[in-house]
Amino acid sequence: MSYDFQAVETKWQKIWEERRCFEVEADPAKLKFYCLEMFPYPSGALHMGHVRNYSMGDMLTRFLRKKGLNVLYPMGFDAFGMPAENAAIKYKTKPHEWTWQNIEYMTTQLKRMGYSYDWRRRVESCNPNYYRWNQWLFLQMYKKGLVYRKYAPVNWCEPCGTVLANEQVVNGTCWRCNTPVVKKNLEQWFIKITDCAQELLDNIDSQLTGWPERVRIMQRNWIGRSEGARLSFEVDALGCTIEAFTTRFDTVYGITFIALAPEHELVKHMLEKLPSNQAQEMKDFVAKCAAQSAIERSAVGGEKQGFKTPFTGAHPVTGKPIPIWLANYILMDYGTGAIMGVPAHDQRDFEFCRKYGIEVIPVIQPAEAKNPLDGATMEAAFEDDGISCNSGQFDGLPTQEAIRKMIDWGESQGLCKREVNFRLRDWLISRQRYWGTPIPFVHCPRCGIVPVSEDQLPVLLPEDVTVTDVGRSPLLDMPEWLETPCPVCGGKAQREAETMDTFFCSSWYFERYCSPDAAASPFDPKDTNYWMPVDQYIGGIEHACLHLIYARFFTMFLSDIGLLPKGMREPFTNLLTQGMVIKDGAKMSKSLGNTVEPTEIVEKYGADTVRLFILFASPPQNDLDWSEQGVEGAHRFLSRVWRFVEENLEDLKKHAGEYVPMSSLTIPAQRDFKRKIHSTIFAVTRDIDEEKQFNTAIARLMELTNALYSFRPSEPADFKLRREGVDVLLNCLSPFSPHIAEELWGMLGNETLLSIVPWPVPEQEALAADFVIIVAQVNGKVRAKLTLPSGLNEAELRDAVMNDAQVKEKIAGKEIVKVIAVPEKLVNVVVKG
RNA sequence: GCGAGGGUGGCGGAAUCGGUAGACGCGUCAGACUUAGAAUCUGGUACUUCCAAGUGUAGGGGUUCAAAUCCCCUCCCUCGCACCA
Repeated sequence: MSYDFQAVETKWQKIWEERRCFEVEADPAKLKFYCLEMFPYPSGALHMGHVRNYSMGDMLTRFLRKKGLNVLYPMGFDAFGMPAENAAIKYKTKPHEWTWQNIEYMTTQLKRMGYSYDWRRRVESCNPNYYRWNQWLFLQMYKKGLVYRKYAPVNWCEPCGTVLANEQVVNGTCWRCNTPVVKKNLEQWFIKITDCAQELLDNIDSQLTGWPERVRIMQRNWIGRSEGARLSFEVDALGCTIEAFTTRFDTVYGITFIALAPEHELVKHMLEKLPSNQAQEMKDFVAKCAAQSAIERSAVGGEKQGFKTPFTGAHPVTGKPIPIWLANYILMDYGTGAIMGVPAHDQRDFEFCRKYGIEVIPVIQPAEAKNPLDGATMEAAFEDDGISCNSGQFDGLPTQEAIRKMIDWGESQGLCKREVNFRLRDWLISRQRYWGTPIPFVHCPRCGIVPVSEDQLPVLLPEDVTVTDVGRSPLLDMPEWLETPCPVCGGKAQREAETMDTFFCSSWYFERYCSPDAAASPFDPKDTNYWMPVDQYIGGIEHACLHLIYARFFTMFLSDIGLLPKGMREPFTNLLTQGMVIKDGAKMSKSLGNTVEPTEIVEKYGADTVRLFILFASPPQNDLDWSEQGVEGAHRFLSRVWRFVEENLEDLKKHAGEYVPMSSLTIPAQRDFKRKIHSTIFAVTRDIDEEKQFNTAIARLMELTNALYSFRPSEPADFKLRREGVDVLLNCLSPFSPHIAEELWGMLGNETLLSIVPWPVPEQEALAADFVIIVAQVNGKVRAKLTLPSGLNEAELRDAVMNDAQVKEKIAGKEIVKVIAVPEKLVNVVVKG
């Protein structure tokens, strides 16, 4: 009987399902482990990136289950989003139908891979029983004051026909379609994630120690905390003040201009005060800036453009009038949208001033300067620390001290106020799309924008729609859905037709997995108290500043409103970010046409082979080069395992359970083989559990297989040992390639499923070596290798090596300076002459 | 520019504490089996070299009995951030 992987795999998948092997329940008597993978978008079919992600999770899950943990391992679908709308147009179907078809198909694909999910817990975010809780949670946030509407310049992607959150703008382009985003002034829904900015930052250090350093740094930068002060300039002509934030209050004496973002609200007031020709010029400038793309506006070294207004503001300390400019490099959405311009100590301000001939006044001198800085001749801003000058009573202070003392003084004089600013912005949550969670609000001409009452949830998304034109939500053309009585006054009102960012759905799906059927709340705290937090999360690095920030915010919110325990502030204890799957030097992607379809490769080699290859070819974090030859290698290995068991089946069956302890083995070959078996257990366990280095774990199984083939049994103990070796091999192989392991295990006459057989524990005595190879070095160069009994002390080692013929020859006639002996490892003889 | 992580055979990658560099696999070469092929098996495979020996972990320097590993300098690659005041 040859290795018929198709038959074997379908057989065991059916048995596991029938026997409900992977269904779990919360059980406080058992130690839990929650293994989570980023759930896929149901795009139509699994890709190799999914296969890699889920093969890691399943291997880990199967391993931990065998180690006796109660493991929650669920799967679901992140089912709302744009592609469904595009597909609906292309294939003349409905987003709802297309999505559900894909969900069902991809579920069969996942099952075909043999992943051990508890399928009863499948969650689909487009299912009303899920998204109703999106709406409910949104209302809870609203009640907490975390939801607000704001008219603001927002990121707009034209092809997607919708706004984007800051996190979804990558290098000035849309994260999904790479089109440069433009700014549009719109009134939009926001969630105040900035309320948690400090905690999101603090917890990175205190709680996210199980995350890759890379992701922690990315989040730290994204949140971007800076400490400084806010100061204001009186603008008499307008009867108001301009506020600005600075981290360098020590440079106030160097202010030579004030600059506002072209979108600054004061611009309106200025226009009103200006004669029409001047006003027109200013409007033109503002329009020009608005037309610049985000990339042009925000590129370092990009051309700085300004417009000098006829207004001035009073210097907060000296009272001198300072000219007010509009400048394209001032960002409206950071700080106050206005800055104090200090060209001598800020490179951007410097470039601006040189271009427009504004004065440059140094107020800091480098500590060991030969020639002091001169505002007229300096060629670049001096941004380092130095010694204050031209700063009145603060002259002579080093920068850090100057910052502290000047802010202290400024605060005491009422000139400034300490302030912390974050780069993180509030989360723009609304989307002008159809296929998403309807935002549960109603626009009433009398009562304004009012929430739908909770007992009216869910606000169902109509499923029977025709999407005709990307860019206009069909909801807008459905009066029967749109028109609704106002929840407050009962009068005629209209539903909010915008939907939620799909990242809202993915911010709490892992809690829903804990109680997928909860009907009275998003999840049952009884379940989440047991299962949460997630012990191991696995997914792509691309979510470092998207999903992984939103989900953290949600957890803090859920904890605040008491759905999660007070102390549970972080959802993911350990994070593994897997590398990409590469083929022909580039990431596998449809657009490059270099994809390999999992289904095809599974048909050709089997799921066990694909899983094994994908875990063996590269360490988890690295990119993985797809190689069909590598897949064949993995297949060859599994066939070798199969053949070994099959060819020796009758004999192996005779020795079930007859393990011989190390203590009763005397023949060196037996002792070596026994040691190989147990050191394999030891190393594989450590590689998976501690090192998360699955490729080397597999290498060790290959070594054990090679050892099984070269071990030639002759006497009874040999045969017993061989059976033990096979048992260990199959047991350790089963998390990686579970079907073949299960089949061979059954062929050996076992009744119990290997999937639930405990993971082997190495026999301590079988790990210790009888003999070790001692390297004999002369002056650090290897001259001989001696096989010596294990456990020799330094003196014994030294004697053994010094008496070795080869060593003797090498050191003959030379003066011995020193001999270093490292037990169990080496002896180095240092000689002179 | 700033920040992080890297650079080891033809390739993917091994190498717990500083202690045999190249585990395991791919590829490749030679042989066995075969009418032939496929499959399988055996052996070789860092470089120079007949051997002996020497040289080798991006390059240069240092610490050490001993360095892929620690320190300094240089080069290169990948990733992230990038007018954040």
